[in-house]
Amino acid sequence: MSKEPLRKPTASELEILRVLWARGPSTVREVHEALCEKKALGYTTVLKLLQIMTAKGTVRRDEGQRAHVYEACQPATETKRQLAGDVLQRVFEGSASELMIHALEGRRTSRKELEELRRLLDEYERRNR
Amino acid sequence: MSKEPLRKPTASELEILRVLWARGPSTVREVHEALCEKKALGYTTVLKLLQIMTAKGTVRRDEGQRAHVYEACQPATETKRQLAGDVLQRVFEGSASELMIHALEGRRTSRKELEELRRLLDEYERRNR
DNA sequence: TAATGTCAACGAAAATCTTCGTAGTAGCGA
DNA sequence: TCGCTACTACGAAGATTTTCGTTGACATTA
Repeated sequence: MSKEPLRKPTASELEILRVLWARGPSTVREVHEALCEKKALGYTTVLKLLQIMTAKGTVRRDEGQRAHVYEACQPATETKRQLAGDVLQRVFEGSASELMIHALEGRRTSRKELEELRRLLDEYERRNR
Repeated sequence: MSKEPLRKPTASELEILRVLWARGPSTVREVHEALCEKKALGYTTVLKLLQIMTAKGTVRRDEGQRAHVYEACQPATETKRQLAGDVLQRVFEGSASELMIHALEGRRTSRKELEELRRLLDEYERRNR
């Protein structure tokens, strides 16, 4: 049935995933309400999306209750890693520094965030000794 | 004529832009040949894409010669910044550190690249004093 | 129990993307 | 000039995404 283990989520799918990541397992109504805060979107649109995502294996659902409960199949980290890696390859030819330059450019980055970035580098270096 | 000044290039469009960035102004044939090294793709497919991109304002062309010469409208840096910013917002809610973590994860990063990243942070900090 | 509200399933329209085939034209070489 | 080649223009098919309307099942409540 499902062959492709991982496929890049579309823009709409990502929005839904973000709700599921933030809320944990949720019903269509819950996802719909969360998304509506940002932009108008029909209930059945969200339902359909979740059905498609179920078919694709992006989410799984518990049909125990009348209102099915959906949940992301992969942990957020995994999908984020995939998306970051995708952009890294497709746009920046694998160069993390290039990605970084352009991500930082054209936006303020707080001192706090810069410190955090340094900390990350330290940690990464320590880990991959 | 052109309403939207900037729109995110699609996957195929990005591949073409990368060729134009690398080669500079090029004919359809040149772009086609560059792309063919990676994957099979018809000549008219590339032509059509470039025509569409011209209509969208992504590229402009010089029709002076029989073989039109195409060129990206925006500098590579600008488009890259846009794409990095897009992923930053849509996936990582604007957190550069989050983007960083996931970009570095699941891949080797050379010592050299890490140093470069540190250098970038220094430079960024110096610039935005 | 009848009316009302909630929900999933289905289908389908509209938009966008991707890929070419075909046709027609301009230029060049024999 | 005739035919071949290199190009562009056009249109269109197929795939994918995005968005809902409609229908029928089930549940709650008046």
